[in-house]
Amino acid sequence: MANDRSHNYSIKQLSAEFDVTPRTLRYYEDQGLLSPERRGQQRIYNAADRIRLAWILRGRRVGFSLAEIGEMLDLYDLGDGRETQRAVTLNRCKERIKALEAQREDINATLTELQGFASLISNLTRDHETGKWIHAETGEPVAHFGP
Amino acid sequence: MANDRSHNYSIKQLSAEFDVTPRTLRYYEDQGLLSPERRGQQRIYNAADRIRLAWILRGRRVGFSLAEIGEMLDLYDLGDGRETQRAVTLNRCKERIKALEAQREDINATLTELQGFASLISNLTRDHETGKWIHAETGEPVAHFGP
DNA sequence: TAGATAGTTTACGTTAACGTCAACGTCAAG
DNA sequence: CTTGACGTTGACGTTAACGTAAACTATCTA
Repeated sequence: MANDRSHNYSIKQLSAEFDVTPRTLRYYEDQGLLSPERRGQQRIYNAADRIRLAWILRGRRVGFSLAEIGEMLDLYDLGDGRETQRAVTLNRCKERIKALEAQREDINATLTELQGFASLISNLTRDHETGKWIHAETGEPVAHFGP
Repeated sequence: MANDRSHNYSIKQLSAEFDVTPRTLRYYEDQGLLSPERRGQQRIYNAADRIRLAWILRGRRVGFSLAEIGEMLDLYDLGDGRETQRAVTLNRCKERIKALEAQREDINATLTELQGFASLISNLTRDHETGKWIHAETGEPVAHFGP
């Protein structure tokens, strides 16, 4: 076949692109999350490895452990694709979706509070006479803010 | 004052309610995230402590470190509330908001992929003749799915 | 008075996700 | 040939967030 190397990367290229260390890529390989080919000793990553890595890092950013990420990647490998295995995969998948949706709700709640707090303190000023905090527009006093 | 203890909790009560161990609560206190009163030796948590704990745990669920959570809680303690300090607080607050919004986007992206994958495999079946995976409705073959 | 129960401090153990360092291989350039 | 640049495999170190066990205290109950 003509394009034997449609797009390949060295470990340093890939680690630089995603701003992780080579050590991290080797570690992920150790954990079975990546399995680049070898040219002699050296690891040679292809486009699929690159996409997997992006997946891994995004999973990491949303708080999954490497083990969980590994599981999720495995979901995609139905392999021979037996029926029972497919059902298990689907359930696992739905669990993950539930967890992510719950987490998104947590994020929304936290955002709401932070945004409320931010707008509060940006509308805050000192009363000239009493020295206490008041709302800049309404002039209302702010007793005690906090969670 | 009459209601000296509007609502208080022992360490075991609080830990049971939030499904964490007493050890965890002591650890959070060690890190300065909680500071319940003492009756003699024993810790006695009030309603405010309870709310702080809920905050802490939610922060933990969305992936913040305890140090970051501590910072965020400190944001609420403007204390004497000097002007410069208030500006710093506001900036930190906005940074956190940015980070959370980015994380929410990561979650949305992951959800989209997982949901697409889930619907794919739930619409999947075997072709009677070829034995290959095909779409149950359209009958179209599925070459290779994965990230 | 003696457990039983609930709490305390102190201190060492554990796991995940790498960082860091040492010792070595390999290959093109000077 | 040797000097880098780039890579490799161990192997040990590190940090965060608790777990766990030991030894002790205080209070309530039988």
